Amino acid sequence: MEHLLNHIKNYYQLGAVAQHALHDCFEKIILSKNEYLLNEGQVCRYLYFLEKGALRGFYNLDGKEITHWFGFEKDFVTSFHSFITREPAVENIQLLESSILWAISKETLTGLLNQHHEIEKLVRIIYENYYIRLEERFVNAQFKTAGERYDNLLQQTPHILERAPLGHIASYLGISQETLSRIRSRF
Amino acid sequence: MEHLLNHIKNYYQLGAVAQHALHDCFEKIILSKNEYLLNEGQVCRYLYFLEKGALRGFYNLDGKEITHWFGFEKDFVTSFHSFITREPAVENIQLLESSILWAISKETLTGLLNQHHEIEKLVRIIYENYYIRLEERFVNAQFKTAGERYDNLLQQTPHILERAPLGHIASYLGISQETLSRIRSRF
DNA sequence: TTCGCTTTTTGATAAATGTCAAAAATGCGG
DNA sequence: CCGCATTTTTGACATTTATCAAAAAGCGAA
Repeated sequence: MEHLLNHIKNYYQLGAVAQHALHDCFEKIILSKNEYLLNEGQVCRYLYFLEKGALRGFYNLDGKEITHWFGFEKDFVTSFHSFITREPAVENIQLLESSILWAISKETLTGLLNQHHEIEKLVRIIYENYYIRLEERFVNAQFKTAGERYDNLLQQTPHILERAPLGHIASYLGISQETLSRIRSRF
Repeated sequence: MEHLLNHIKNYYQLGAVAQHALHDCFEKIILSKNEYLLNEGQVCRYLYFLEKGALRGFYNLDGKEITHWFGFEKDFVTSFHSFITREPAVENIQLLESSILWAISKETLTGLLNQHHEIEKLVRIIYENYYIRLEERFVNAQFKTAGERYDNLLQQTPHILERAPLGHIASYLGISQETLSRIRSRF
């Protein structure tokens, strides 16, 4: 829990009251490798903070698993579309490693947002940051070659390479596993 | 201005006080076709609401213009990364049609966000919506073929086809203009 | 250590898309 | 209505990436 409270200071420094309120609303969850945090078709009712571990979001397309994001330490994770709209998720969230997470339900979060302007502000600022991250990924996906995307990964998030199998990383980069393997050997 | 106030009701219904505050903080701007709202290298200090007209965001890559988004009636537009971080923008924003916009500066908006929890909530909710839109575009960009992306455009935002030249649309879809032309003739 | 399973690499080929050049179509200003 | 500039299409070819199949490498459990 200290990890979470400490991390959000990077976005916005809450006062003591809001901080305590937040503290009381998260529940600790421990899951082991390969377990699922969410299955497609379910509504994702929780927002999670990943204290320790790793996971991935993926969906099925023509019988193949498409990993479209990873989560690591200090990431907030959820099936965002489902969490916001309360519609069934199209994706699965699966643990890549045994992990420690903190969960807050949509209803509880909504309550906090209504009661504490500061928490509303915090979340607004976090959204800004996540939006910018997604914009970068979008531009990469649309306008860079496979090799450039891999180089980018090497530079910006090299830890992914050490913690996820190549098959997952390939679809994360939007390329086939064979192509990724060839890019890595650079011939 | 009524357009703006009316539009935001779709996200969150402000009380009278917050609504008046918001009303007083936007400034009307009229620009004609081909003018620039922003040039790359400038810090984008304003958030705009597009009441009437059309525009595009584009940047230069190897001497080519890459249009990566369009704005139309009822869209909020800005160079988001620059607006949030106050760093120089890498993109240009150019009018595709003569347009009516309403502008609010970063400083003024920050003041509104601090003074009115309701406006903070409104903006948080708008961000959620725009985030989900971007997620959809990202998944399209990364995991769909050129033809599928075009079909998607036809279904979801066909107005773009009538209001932007094909060259812009091609880069918006992440394909060359020639390929787009061939997709349209479906051979 | 060895077996069996999973992951990664390699090879051959096919499909999708890009590039360059030029022709055709479009549309605006006079 | 014409002429010119811009936009769109077409053609030939190159490049990138995907696909399918199989071999090699890695790795955990007995």
